[in-house]
Amino acid sequence: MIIGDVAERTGLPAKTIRYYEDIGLITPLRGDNGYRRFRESDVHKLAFLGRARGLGFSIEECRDLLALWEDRARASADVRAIAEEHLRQIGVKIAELSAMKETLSELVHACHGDHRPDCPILNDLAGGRGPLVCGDQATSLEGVVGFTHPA
Amino acid sequence: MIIGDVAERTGLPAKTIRYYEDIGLITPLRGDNGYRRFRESDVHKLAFLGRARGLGFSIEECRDLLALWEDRARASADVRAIAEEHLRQIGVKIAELSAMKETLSELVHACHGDHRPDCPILNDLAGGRGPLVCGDQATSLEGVVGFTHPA
DNA sequence: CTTGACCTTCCTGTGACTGGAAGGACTATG
DNA sequence: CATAGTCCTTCCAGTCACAGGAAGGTCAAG
Repeated sequence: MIIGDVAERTGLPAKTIRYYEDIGLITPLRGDNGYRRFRESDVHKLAFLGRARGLGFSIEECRDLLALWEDRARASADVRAIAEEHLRQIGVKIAELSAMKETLSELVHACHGDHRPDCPILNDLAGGRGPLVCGDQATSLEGVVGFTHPA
Repeated sequence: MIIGDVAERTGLPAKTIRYYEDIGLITPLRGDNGYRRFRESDVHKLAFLGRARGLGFSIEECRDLLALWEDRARASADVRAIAEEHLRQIGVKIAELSAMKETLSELVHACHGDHRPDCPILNDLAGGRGPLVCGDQATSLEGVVGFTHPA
């Protein structure tokens, strides 16, 4: 089975499959022509990775999960610990996004959205003051959540 | 005002401020010693950027918002359009994360999480099949031992 | 004069790929 | 057999929004 077939079967782009080999998640064989030759076990690993990535697990988490998957003697607690930590991170992100949504939603609602220049959204971003009306101020960005932006 | 003061006042790291100059979001002056010299207007722009980034706007969205902020004749509708689009994207992201959370939460609850190896989480990621009980083997024995984790 | 804190530029690395160029391999057709 | 087209290979660069660090200049205090 060559990479194109595997891509079709797993739904993963060929580029991604090569990348997963690069970083050591899979180790397909090679044919005499230099083409990668995938066993069924490789395809299953890739399908596993596709699902885990689809649930938002990072590559490193996937690596751990894959190792646990291959370890017949693993404790399910180890798997659950990874999943719970990931679940917690998802919760944090949802909370951050919800806070953003709330604030932004209020601002959008307050903005009449017509041809006139007055805009509560910009006023808020400017710190509650009008545009370019520069006086002294002590900015308070202390409370801003350090949000890592999604892809 | 030099970069350290600005960093303290805005809460933005000096690295970030330099980066914002690099990509043309701000254009501070320069002193005789080569140090950046920030006007109040620069500080206000940076505070604006900090808040906009805190609400999850991308750099390019920030660039647009900044341009609108400086345009006294802008229509508030233009600002609202950007905000609404961003709001929509946030909603999509929240929906995706919520779906992940839901699925993962079910799996975590189904997993007893003890020393035993049986794990619904891995079973699900494996596609409903058990671990490594995948049918065939390679026609060649070469590489069967495979799958060594690189550093 | 030395120390140490600050500033400068430049280069590299991050995560998880994606796009593209250059070139070899395979398949089908004339 | 030649050729066209599609697949495969490797390698390099780019993405986004910075962060880390090296090498070196500047400034105020002791």
